[in-house]
Amino acid sequence: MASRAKATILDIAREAGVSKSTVSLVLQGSGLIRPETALKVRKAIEDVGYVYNRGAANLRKAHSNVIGMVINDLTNPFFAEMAVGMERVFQSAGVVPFIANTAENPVRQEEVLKSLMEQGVAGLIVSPARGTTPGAFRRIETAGLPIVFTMRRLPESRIPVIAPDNHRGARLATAHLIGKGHRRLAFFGGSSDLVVYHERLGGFREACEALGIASRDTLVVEGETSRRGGIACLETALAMAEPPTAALCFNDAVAFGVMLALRKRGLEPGADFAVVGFDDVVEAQHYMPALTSVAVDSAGLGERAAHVMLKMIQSRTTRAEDHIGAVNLVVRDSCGPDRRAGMGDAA
Amino acid sequence: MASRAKATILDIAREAGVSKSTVSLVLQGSGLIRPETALKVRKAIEDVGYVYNRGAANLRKAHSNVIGMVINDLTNPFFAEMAVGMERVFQSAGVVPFIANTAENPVRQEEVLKSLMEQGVAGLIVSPARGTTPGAFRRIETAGLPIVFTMRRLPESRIPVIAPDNHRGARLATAHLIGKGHRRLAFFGGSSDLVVYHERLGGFREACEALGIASRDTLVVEGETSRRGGIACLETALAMAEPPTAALCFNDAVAFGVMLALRKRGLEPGADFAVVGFDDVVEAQHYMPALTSVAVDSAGLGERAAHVMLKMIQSRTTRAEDHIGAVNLVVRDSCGPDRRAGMGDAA
DNA sequence: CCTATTAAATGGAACGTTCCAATAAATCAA
DNA sequence: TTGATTTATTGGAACGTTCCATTTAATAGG
Repeated sequence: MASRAKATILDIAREAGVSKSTVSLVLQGSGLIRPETALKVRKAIEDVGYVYNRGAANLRKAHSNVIGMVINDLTNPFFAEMAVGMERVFQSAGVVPFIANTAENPVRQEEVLKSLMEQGVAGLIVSPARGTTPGAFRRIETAGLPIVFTMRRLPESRIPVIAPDNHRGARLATAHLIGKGHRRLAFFGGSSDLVVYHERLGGFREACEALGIASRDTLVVEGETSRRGGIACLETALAMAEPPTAALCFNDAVAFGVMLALRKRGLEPGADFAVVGFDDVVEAQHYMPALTSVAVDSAGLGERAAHVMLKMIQSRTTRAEDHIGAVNLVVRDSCGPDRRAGMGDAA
Repeated sequence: MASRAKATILDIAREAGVSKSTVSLVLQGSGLIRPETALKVRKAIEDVGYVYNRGAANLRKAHSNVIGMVINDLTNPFFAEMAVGMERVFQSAGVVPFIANTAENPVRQEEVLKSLMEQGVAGLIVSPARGTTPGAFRRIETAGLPIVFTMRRLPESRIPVIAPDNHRGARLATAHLIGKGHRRLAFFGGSSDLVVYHERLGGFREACEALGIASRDTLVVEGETSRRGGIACLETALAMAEPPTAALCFNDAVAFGVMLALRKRGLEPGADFAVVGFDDVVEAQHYMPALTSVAVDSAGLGERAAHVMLKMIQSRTTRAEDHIGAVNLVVRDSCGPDRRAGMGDAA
């Protein structure tokens, strides 16, 4: 059934008693070959255990059917959710996405991008690693390969971005906290080398300003975007002379860390200290207490990014509009009852 | 800087005033070329914006440096952790892993495997989707491509498997519950079309038998391996005449669901009903209450799988030993205090 | 029956690399 | 100086496809 050396279309041709061109045509589902011939060929393909060599084909055809998906942190469930959204649309377009993880490491990212390009992908969807240098994508751009960024953008780049409305989300969340009666607010986690950070922090600041919170009553603590980072942020904040009573966290992971640290201190999240997260990962609703968070529709963003990519490939362009996804605040228990009256607003 | 059509080694050769062979040699880092020539070539490579065409190269070379990693559920943090372990060892071996998600869908799995093979991967690490037919990997095997299974095995297959000691883990956990004084035990989640399920259930049964729990005092409820499945399992169990007082769950996701459902019923996990999970994902220790779970060292298993794969590729064989990873029970709060005395054992 | 048209199948060149065998240049032994 | 050896470089064939131009076979029109 399986000859040692791998079979090629010539082997199939010999087996089926036709020419290699005919086999090639069958492989591409051309309508030019007689159905009976096609059948004979297909049988031969099965018999010799043929596997198509896309590398050889691409040598002539140029366009492959794989697109690369480069993700900065696979362990963040947020990205997994986004990936699932993308896969849904790619699948129905006959495109196969290959995922590669950079683990937030620009060097690794470089390697991964190189490998993907060498492999001849048709396009790249990237959530850039922190600390990516501005020139990191120059090569890919000049090669004319379509790229779209998701979630994160690079400072000066002209590459299209698919991301949630970070500014608005942060503003909403902050206003909600202020509406609950909090007067000393903190922004926890993230670091200023991320554009997203500035967007979210900007929304936070804007809401404070608009609603009459003096900037000396706000506290900004940078930190890792992980549970650990959240724990550290809370420690820092509580060590202050007049600590905040509520915090907007850079993302849900940070928020989980903050809640953990509160508990460890004997404080109850929600009652003693309000916390709200960002991203609304699935865990958020299952936590104790359930986490109030800014929902960004990760799967939807993934789908959108995939669509944009398909369109770019199809129209062989390297330009596309940015897409800023709608966000909405999902109010749960982690920001507690009103400080004055009762009743929480629904999302 | 970038000519429109993509540059080939011939363009480089022309630019540098050498032959294509020389360029090829430089590309491979051969020591045969004079350093100054190499430098000149490298400059030309930069100038023309060259990107290596691995497809063309593989046409002659046979072995590529990418291996495919096929995962049944990317949203399960467990697999992400495993993936990270693999990446660590592959990176230092100069191998790039491409990850593809099958979303537990055998048809999708088929497509993904096909695509990966066509792409000319050097090997495949697979956690098979539920419902994978026994013959699904025949093609790949006869093609002589190395495969290793992780976590799951197929009923009759000779493909090497890297997995935790499910039987022992379940036995340990069950014995722990019995040691705490529980007499009516349940096994929650999973379904019998998974080999893992039988292994874990087997361990559960063996412990019960060995420690004098009659099988009429045990309850087995199949269900989805997710939070939702866990919720359903608990509902079913509590509807019984003499409900169990403790449960071993198929995995942590199920356990989280069970704890959630307990809370919803006004029962306190740990105090009113003991639950232990399986896998020990990072969330386990952060839950309220913290989840007792069987730690399987996912990253370690990933590393192991990667090592086995590298060895198979290197020795061009398609056979390898199975590896059963050590497990250990991490006791936390979700299985409560002893029903008789106090004091929990440390992990 | 011959020619024009359509349908089906085919040979050969090209794609971008690697690698072998061959050449050219430099160095060494005598 | 000559031949042998080493060091650098090179042309050409091969890898497995696709696609164009061509051939062959079948069908239709008159």
